Amino acid sequence: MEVLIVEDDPLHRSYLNEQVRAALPECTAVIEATDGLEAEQLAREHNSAHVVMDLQMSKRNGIEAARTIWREKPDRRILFWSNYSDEAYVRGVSRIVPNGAAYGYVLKSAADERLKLALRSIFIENQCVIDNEVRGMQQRSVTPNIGLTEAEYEILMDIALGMTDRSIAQRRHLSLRSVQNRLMQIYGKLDIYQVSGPQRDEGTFNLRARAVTEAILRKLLNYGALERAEADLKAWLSEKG
Amino acid sequence: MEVLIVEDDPLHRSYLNEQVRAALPECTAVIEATDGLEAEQLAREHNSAHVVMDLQMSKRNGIEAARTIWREKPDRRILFWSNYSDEAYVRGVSRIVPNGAAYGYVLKSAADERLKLALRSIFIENQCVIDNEVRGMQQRSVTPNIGLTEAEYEILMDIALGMTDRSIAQRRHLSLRSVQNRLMQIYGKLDIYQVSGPQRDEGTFNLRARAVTEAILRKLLNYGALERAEADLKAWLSEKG
DNA sequence: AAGCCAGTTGCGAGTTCCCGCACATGGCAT
DNA sequence: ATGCCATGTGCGGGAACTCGCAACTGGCTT
Repeated sequence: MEVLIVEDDPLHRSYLNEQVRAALPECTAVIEATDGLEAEQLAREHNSAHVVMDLQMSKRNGIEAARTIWREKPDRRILFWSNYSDEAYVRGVSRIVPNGAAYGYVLKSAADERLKLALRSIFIENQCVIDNEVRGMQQRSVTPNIGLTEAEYEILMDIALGMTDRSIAQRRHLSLRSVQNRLMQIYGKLDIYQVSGPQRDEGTFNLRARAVTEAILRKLLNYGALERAEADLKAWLSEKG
Repeated sequence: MEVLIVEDDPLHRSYLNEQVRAALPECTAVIEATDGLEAEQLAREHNSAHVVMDLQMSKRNGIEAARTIWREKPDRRILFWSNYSDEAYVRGVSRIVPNGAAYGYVLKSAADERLKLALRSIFIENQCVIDNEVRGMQQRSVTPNIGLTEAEYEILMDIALGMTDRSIAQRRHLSLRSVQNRLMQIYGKLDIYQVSGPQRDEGTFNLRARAVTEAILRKLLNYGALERAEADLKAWLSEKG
């Protein structure tokens, strides 16, 4: 068995290496990559290797790397090892994991034992392991009237990218009015109205821009998510002509 | 001499501890804090301690912590040790450093030797040490017609927070029209126009929202900066009634 | 079949935003 | 003093945004 470690921080990388070797004595080789791009390359070369990787990396982040790795070989097992349980990450991961694939999500703050256990569960037992904290977040995010639906999340990204209502309508195949309805729902769920409620300052906030900030402050959106969305948008723009 | 280490990642913290002891044999005590809040407390207790800290922390980030530490004792020496050289960080730091205070900014990717040298330069020689990469960024950011002026940066934050032109005008003591002028300059410097230029898609972008995304993608803005700006805004709102 | 509900769409009004044009103000050099 | 340039301001119009009201769809129950 081979394991591919993807992590840009040298200290964390060597720690991971150590833990992998300790937890998986049956492992014959440990390969290391320092960013997502390198990871994609090495994953191609080591076709049967399992992967454990960080989400936040410079050159190509963990989600993008995982997407291409899974696209080429959907049964590969990947353990995500991240600092945070931001909704942006969790949504990002769960929207790319192939049907039936085994994967894991463990926080860096977890104890050594937890990491080792997760490594064995996923790579040996072929079982999903999601950190409690992450699962809790995921649960909350799908609660009706609180969490955003996938459709709403999509629109949220679009306004975060700075698209107009009209271009969003075009991109998502909706009427202008429907886009605006979705926006109002997003504003409601994000409590944008309430902020200007108590005061007499009905006019202090631009709802559209405020929604984006609110989403970022709540970690629904983050740099990586925007980066990905921007790439998708560019692709769509160019194929539209 | 005492040194206060502030760093939330355990691996990095112990590494820092090691490096400090090696670089500064004259150091009598090394104190450790795991977040900004704890740092402020410990800094008060150890009144003569120098500080070396990370910028990105959960409870209170490095910039906020540094701001209160310096407010209480402006001649304290602080070495910032960060993963990134984002413009948001650099601007954040340089706007809080007291006149004439000695400080440093070293990237985590720097070699051990560089870190040790910086520690000695700042804490012993009382000299500023700014990483080359950081200085380069700083240089670019003040170049006219490319970097944003402090005034423009301020307005950029305001629209990122979702304020309307009118409330910005009120907050910054400008006329509505002046705010809009500033916005146009910001759009220009951020190349917002050019994006929609080549295509016939004159109407695909909402300039205001687009400017925020562009700023985030360029790392002019990040989570920490928004968080701080949001706190400032709340303070302003409440004192306005 | 009748009724209900969520999601979609059109219309219209009031507001905000983007920005060209024109004018005032205030350093700063000639 | 004169001219220049950067910045602040007012006016006005076209576009975009927010959103109440109303009608229409398709899927669901009773």
